[in-house]
Amino acid sequence: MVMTETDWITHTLAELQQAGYRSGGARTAVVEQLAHQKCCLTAQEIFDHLRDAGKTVGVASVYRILDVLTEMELVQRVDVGDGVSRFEPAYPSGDHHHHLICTNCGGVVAFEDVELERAISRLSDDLDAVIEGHDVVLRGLCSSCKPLPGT
Amino acid sequence: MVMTETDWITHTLAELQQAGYRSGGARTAVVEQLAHQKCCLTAQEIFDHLRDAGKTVGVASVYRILDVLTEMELVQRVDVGDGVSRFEPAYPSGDHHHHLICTNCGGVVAFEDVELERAISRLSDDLDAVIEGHDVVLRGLCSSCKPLPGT
DNA sequence: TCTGCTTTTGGATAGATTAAAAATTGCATG
DNA sequence: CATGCAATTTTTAATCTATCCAAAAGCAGA
Repeated sequence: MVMTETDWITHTLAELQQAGYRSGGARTAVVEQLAHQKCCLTAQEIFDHLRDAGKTVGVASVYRILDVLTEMELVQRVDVGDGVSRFEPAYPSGDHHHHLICTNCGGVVAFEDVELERAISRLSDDLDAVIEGHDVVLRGLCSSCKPLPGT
Repeated sequence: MVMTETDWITHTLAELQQAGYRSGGARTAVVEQLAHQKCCLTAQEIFDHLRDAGKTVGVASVYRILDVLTEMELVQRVDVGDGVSRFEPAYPSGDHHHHLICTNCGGVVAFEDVELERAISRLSDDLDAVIEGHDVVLRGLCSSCKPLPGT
């Protein structure tokens, strides 16, 4: 199933309402902004874009909303390690993925791996814990920055 | 091989020197403080402890030094997600582990898993990348906070 | 030991993020 | 459509972290 930008906005706003949240201007604005630029967005970037678009939304609101969305797994937080968190829409259809941060070019590469997920879910037994979520961040050289074989 | 606190201090300072770093008072003080309290330490905690001990070390130095140590993989940064980074000594003897953050009590549980590591190292092929390091953070309920079976 | 050069350090400073309090707005009800 | 309550938002201030710069300290050679 392919979900369009508009679908994601609708879906996200619906989820929020279902969770008991009211529809506030700031929240809608942030959700729309997130949908427009699928790539990893900084909280600050979202704030700037919104202001350029004429919508006055407090910085704190952006952060708070992103926090709620992350909590509900409607967006995914990508922590590159440069001290700034990035956020991107999370599409529901099992689109669970992680990221590789290139230590050379700073790029972010998304990937998913069944083995990895399996290993993690198996851990809940070993640890005698209830695992609710997980994050995996790899650091290294992406395919572009990787030294050529034989060089 | 078991490495004591003192060993770790010696080892770490040696590594630093070998990497071309000079021996400064601040750096030594931070390393010693880290060794003393093995558990996850906040940068602020380190700073406070040092000042209580009479050593005047600038906050900036603490952060700078922690950054260097993390870069050299002599300490491990533990990001609980509460906005504050914690640091703990990394012992070289394959003591590679990750953390489960309890969403209820906020506790940190360390664990290691061969399957997980294997899955990750396999990924370097699939991704056509050179993986230099990785972090895994699980979020959930630790064994103490986990609801009793049948309740 | 003295000198010169480089690294290290500490304070000030700026940016990112969060928390708390005050003001505003949305929603249900009459 | 007005009203009241509660959620939402903004403002403000605090905290965490990284960077800049001048001063101090370490290291090598004379």
